[in-house]
Amino acid sequence: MDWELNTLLNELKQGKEVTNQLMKHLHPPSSHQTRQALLHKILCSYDKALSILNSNGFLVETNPTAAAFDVSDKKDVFKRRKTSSGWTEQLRLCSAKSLDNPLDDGYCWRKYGQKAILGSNFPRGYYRCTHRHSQGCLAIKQVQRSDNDPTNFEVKYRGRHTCNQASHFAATIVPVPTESKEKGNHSRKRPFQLEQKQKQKVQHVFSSLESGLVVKTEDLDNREQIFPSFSFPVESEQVKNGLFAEALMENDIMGNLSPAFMSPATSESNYFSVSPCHMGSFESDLTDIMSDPTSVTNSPIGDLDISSLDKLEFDPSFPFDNPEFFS
DNA sequence: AAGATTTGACCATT
DNA sequence: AATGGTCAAATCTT
Repeated sequence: MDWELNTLLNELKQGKEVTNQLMKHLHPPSSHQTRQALLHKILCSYDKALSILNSNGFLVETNPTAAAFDVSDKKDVFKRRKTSSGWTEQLRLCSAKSLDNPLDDGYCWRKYGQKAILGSNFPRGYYRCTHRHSQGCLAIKQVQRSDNDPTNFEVKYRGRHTCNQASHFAATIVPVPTESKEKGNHSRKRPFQLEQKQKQKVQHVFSSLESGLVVKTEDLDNREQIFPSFSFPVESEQVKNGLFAEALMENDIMGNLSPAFMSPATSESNYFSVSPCHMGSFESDLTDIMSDPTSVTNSPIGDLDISSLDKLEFDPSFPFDNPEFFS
């Protein structure tokens, strides 16, 4: 627990520090290699920090490749709260337009049900971790399109991933989405070879996007808006047309990217995938602490805004040892 | 053929 | 009885 917090803070601090160094190198501009090395270092730090958050239940989403270009639109919202059952629950609003798809958060989910919900225009989808049986992972999530804004999805997460999805994230290439399978077209060319599951996933993303762009917005309850997530929207049409130029270019610029940055989940969904080495490694209640309104600011940690990182400080007086915060 | 999704049935809770 | 969550057979996709 302490170790995780320290690591998290250290990584964030280091990210900030290295970014400052980079800033100096930009005035006047230094060698390309130097900048590249610094960028890589920054990204690794954020990678680790975010992985820690992820491993504790935060599905911190981002599109690292787009981050450098657009950090303005932070539509997506995370809220975490405790359920009466004591389960941790993550509530998330996300915009379909931001390519941030509720069906794709970097994890592999398997749909096991769908139910019409009273008073809701859209059915609620029930998903559980694909590795439920193979690895006994009990993580589940519910996805429901917002009534008021069908471009938004409300996603509830329950349970933590105890599975190791490392293999899922590893050794994949930036995918190019294919046609929606729900539309019955499966014959699009794919410039890149994708793993089977990835192809399905990509299709899913875009089928949802297509079907998602129908009505308009709602906000759940702002009171508990705790953790605005990373959101680096990419025009869905762009992506659908396979225009990954920016992403590819960015990858090129970055050169040596961390595994997470190479993950398909990242590039196709704006999610910051979890580093394999951290998957399911932590069983602390960091996320619960983080989700408590008293323990975290509303600063979006995901916009890579250095100044906002300053606000991401744990309250030193926060009663981490107080059992009541974990009950 | 294997794995994922769909969807009506079933179950638990209120 | 109504509602939400899960199961599981049928179906679909690859």
